[in-house]
Amino acid sequence: MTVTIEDIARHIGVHPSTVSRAMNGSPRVSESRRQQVLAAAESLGYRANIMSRGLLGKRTDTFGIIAPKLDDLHAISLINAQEAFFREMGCVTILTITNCEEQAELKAIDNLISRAVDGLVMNYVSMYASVKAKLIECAQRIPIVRIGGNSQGVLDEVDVDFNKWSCAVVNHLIEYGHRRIAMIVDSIDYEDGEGHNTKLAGYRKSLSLHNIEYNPALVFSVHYLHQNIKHLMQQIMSLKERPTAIFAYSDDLAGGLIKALTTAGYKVPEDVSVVGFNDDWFADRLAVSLTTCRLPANEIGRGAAELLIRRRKNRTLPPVRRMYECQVVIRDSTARHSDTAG
Amino acid sequence: MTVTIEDIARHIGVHPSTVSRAMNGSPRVSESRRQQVLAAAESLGYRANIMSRGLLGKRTDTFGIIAPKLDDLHAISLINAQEAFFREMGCVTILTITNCEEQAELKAIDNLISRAVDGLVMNYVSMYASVKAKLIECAQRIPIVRIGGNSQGVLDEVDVDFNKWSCAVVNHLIEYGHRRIAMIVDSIDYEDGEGHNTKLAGYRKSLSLHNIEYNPALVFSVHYLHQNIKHLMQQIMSLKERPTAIFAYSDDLAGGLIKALTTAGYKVPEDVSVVGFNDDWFADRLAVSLTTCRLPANEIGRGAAELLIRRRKNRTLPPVRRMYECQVVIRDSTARHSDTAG
DNA sequence: CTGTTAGCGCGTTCAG
DNA sequence: CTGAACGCGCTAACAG
Repeated sequence: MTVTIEDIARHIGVHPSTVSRAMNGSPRVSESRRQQVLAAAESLGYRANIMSRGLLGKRTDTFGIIAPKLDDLHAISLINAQEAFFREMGCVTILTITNCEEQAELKAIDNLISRAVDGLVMNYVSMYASVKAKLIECAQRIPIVRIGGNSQGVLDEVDVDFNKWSCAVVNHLIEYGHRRIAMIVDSIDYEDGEGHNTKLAGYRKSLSLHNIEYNPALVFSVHYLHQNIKHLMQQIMSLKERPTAIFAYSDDLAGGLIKALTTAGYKVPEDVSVVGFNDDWFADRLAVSLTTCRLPANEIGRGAAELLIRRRKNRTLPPVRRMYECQVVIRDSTARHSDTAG
Repeated sequence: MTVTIEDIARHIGVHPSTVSRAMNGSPRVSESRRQQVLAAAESLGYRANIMSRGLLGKRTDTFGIIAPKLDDLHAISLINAQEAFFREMGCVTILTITNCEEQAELKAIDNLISRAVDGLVMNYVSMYASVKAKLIECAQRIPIVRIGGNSQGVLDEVDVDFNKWSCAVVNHLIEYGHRRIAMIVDSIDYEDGEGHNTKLAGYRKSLSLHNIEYNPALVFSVHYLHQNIKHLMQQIMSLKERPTAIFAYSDDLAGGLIKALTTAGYKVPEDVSVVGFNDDWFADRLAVSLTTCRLPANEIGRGAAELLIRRRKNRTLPPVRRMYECQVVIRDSTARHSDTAG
């Protein structure tokens, strides 16, 4: 059934270990033997059993990707870029989705390790301290790269300064004359329990820079899995002090919000400006093209995968932390407050 | 480093095989021993090495997903549904993307098998005979489910009648008074070399039903990877006999097309009607909400995964072929031809 | 009920 | 340059 190293050894009348050496490019095999072995392997349709390789602690050319979800374009872009890079390197990807659940994340890490992956990339892990600790512990066994998080130089990391870019987005709104700006945050905010590098922090920073008082009543927390956008929209628009602009933590959410708003008879941006985050590919195709902040998702994902491969080669490199820049993209979903009826 | 079955055996002073039995729920272990073993495993942080399990030909609780691409929402929906189902069953997913390349597909199958997956699902494989043959061969070793393809009762399959639903979409256009209808087909059409179950076949069928002559000059073949939508749009709109409606094989493409059309100054649907296929979630949020055909992507993906798990349980079941129904969804991107300037 | 032995496929010692 | 033997972690058959 399965053709093994032994089959091909028998086929050409040598010992299995000779075959093994030939396949692995050992110098202690005559070139003619090697060719003979390779030919036989080819003709018999031999394919190395990765299980046994893994059992021996050798490379499996398998990488693990842990991601929070698979129903948002930004997460998908990252996975896409990572998978593509691994594939280009001749490697295979094991994908694990965790829904940001602590137990799922912990289990995923163990699981991947027990599958002898050559390394793993953790995409926007949630902020659980247990997960962070486990990652740091496991990083001694296998290469680990994390996206979104700050371990202070312990882990290889790739990140974006959400604080800075979120601030930039809100700056844009304020420059447009808005002062009552609602914000929708993800109830599971990533990493950094102290909240330094979060979109909310950037929002507050921008307000503070412009001497606008922070009003918690304007901040809405949403769990991405259970978001009822229509209800959220109603909550926001029925505030006594109705905001003139809304900053949604993702384009996905912003798109849904615009849809809900227009369905309810509001006009964007005339009645209310809306900004998103990510610049997912549909952002400029929406009914109202979206003002947002462009994250270089492809570069980020690829960068993470690259870092992993690099560390697989050399385990002794000092940890690196690579930051990516973003860009505010102004489109039709925001307008000057003076221009509006507001 | 790694805690093995032997560590826990030594820890409580029994033989490793006893530990193995306890873990696997063998009846030939005293309940007290089992509890003792389980407790020790827990406390030592034991996690079964899946490599060795695989080497023994046992279940690995790992499933392979082979998919053509990861940058189109429909493909992603399928993967999402499959991964979620496998995860619910306590299993892990190995994802392989092939870009519809023959060698990549063949290699992916071998690769997954050498990783001892418990089964694999092939999403919309391309039509290469070699791949089909290999799938049929491998189906004797491990459970395989295919989406989109017809092996005449040899493989487990899940599919949609593209011919039928594509015809329904074109019927809608014709009922709206269109007679010059362009079609954009995927240059890599899935499976079925004879072209029975393709969107193009449905298009031709509808024309034929309405006594409209088929005009090959109205059919444009696009490779999803290299699509230059603007150029394609220009090609179509500069035809001497300009079509009054365009049927694009996917919502993704239709969205891009609408964007290109409006950018170039054309109005949709006034100047030209556009329909897509799939009803991806953004279809009703586009600048012009999209008339399309809704595929139950989630049910399809889940159904495939379910079938796989089912077959893992019982290898002797006769192959099944499960078809899913679609639904034409009429929105704003199509208008009656008599209503337009024509 | 539990210990012993053998072996899954491969890579890496050691001998020759 | 090549063959023989051992072991990765685990399960299954066979003893006791």
